[in-house]
Amino acid sequence: MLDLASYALFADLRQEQCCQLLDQHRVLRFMAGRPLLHEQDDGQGLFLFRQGIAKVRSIDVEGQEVVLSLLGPGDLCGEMAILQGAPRSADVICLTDCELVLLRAAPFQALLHQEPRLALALARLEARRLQNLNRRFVRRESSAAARLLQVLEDLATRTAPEAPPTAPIPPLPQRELAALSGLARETASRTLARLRRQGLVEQMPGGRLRLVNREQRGGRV
Amino acid sequence: MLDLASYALFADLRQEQCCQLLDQHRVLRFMAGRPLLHEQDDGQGLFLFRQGIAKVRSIDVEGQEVVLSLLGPGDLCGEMAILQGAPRSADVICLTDCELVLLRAAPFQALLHQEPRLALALARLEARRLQNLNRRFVRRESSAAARLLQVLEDLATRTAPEAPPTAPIPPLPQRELAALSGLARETASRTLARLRRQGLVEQMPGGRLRLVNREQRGGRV
DNA sequence: ACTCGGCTGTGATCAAAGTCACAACCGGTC
DNA sequence: GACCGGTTGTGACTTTGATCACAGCCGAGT
Repeated sequence: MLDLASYALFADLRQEQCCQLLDQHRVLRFMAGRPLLHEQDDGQGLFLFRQGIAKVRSIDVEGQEVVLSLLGPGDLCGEMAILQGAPRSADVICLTDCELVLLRAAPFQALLHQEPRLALALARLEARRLQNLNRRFVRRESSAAARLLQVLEDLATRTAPEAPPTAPIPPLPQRELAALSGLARETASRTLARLRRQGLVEQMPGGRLRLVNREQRGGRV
Repeated sequence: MLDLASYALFADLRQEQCCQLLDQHRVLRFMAGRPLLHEQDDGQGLFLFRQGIAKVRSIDVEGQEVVLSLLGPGDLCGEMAILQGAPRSADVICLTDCELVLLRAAPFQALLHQEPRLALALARLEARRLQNLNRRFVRRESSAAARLLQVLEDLATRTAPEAPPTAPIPPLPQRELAALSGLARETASRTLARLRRQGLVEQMPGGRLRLVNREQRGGRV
């Protein structure tokens, strides 16, 4: 039996309610680069991440990709569409190979209406996302280096929620790192080179990057 | 008796539940420039806007103000602290004179736990905020002009939710407009001048600004 | 009427990052 | 091994908006 307990959203539910949610669930696998949800898509369902990381992104008026957030094990997505009955507001694209569980919308919706603890947990989840985005918004103003470091830290903690932010990061092309931090590819390359020279980031075998926690980096840069 | 029906959050509640919420409520007035909530503040309560607009802002590492969102009639704030039991995550500062209703946290919290419709409405509210911020995030990348126009439109609709985005905007100093759009004051001034020359914005008596809807502006910058 | 403080407009300069261009490289595959 | 596409590093130049500086203005207070 699949285990929902590792998802904060379902922590307060009784065993039997979890079963209800798991009715007709499916386990899905996507390869890196695959879109998980499409903007405009109106298929509904709740996606629970078990493995891998993905980006939530939208396309701006000039056709540029803007990355809104990252998702990793323990996260979920698709709840917005269910909540609002509206079509998707953004795309979700896998950055690495992903494994996730798809719950059907109907039982989730039903349970939302009869179990305040679930609805409340969902409200808390959304609030937390909002705060994360707020923080991101604040950092957005700062230098290329700060933005890149922020992204690397985010990648590390999303990949392994319990590990320290110095955990190694899955190998992503610079193009992707640049998109995640909202920089030009060349800028990301140069900045990364500088961070390596400064010893803030190190290259691991297989091209993996790792943040170096030199004296907690003192909030520098 | 105060009327909660104009707040989407409470639309599904029964009369008697509203009364419960209104127990010991207070009506507060703040002058433009006054802080409504302080970051770190841990006093709790739910603030409902009746009049005026305010900005939600945070201060970044370099001491720069970053404006996260605007609040106006029909909006509310303070729900994050109640939801998470955490201290405030941002400041809220009045841009114009404001009138609002302060509900006590306790009855709200109690009702959240027993009325799924309320908890669900709150989740929806947070989701909507998230989407708004997402949109903001996307625009953030664009030019000074686009950002400023965005802010003006936002101000217009927050001031008068039902009015078109071409409604006149309360007179704010350029310093404020600049902060709202994340620009330097001088850049805001120059950009505004250009927009006026292009006929996209017009000056009304009393220094009020108004967006001009020339052929829906065709999404133009 | 005078002054003083905050607001506004605008020029000059500067810095950061975007853009363009290209060379080197790496990992497949034929 | 030769070729190819996608990736990486880096130099040269451009663009945008921030910063500095200052002058004119308006309104409040004395």
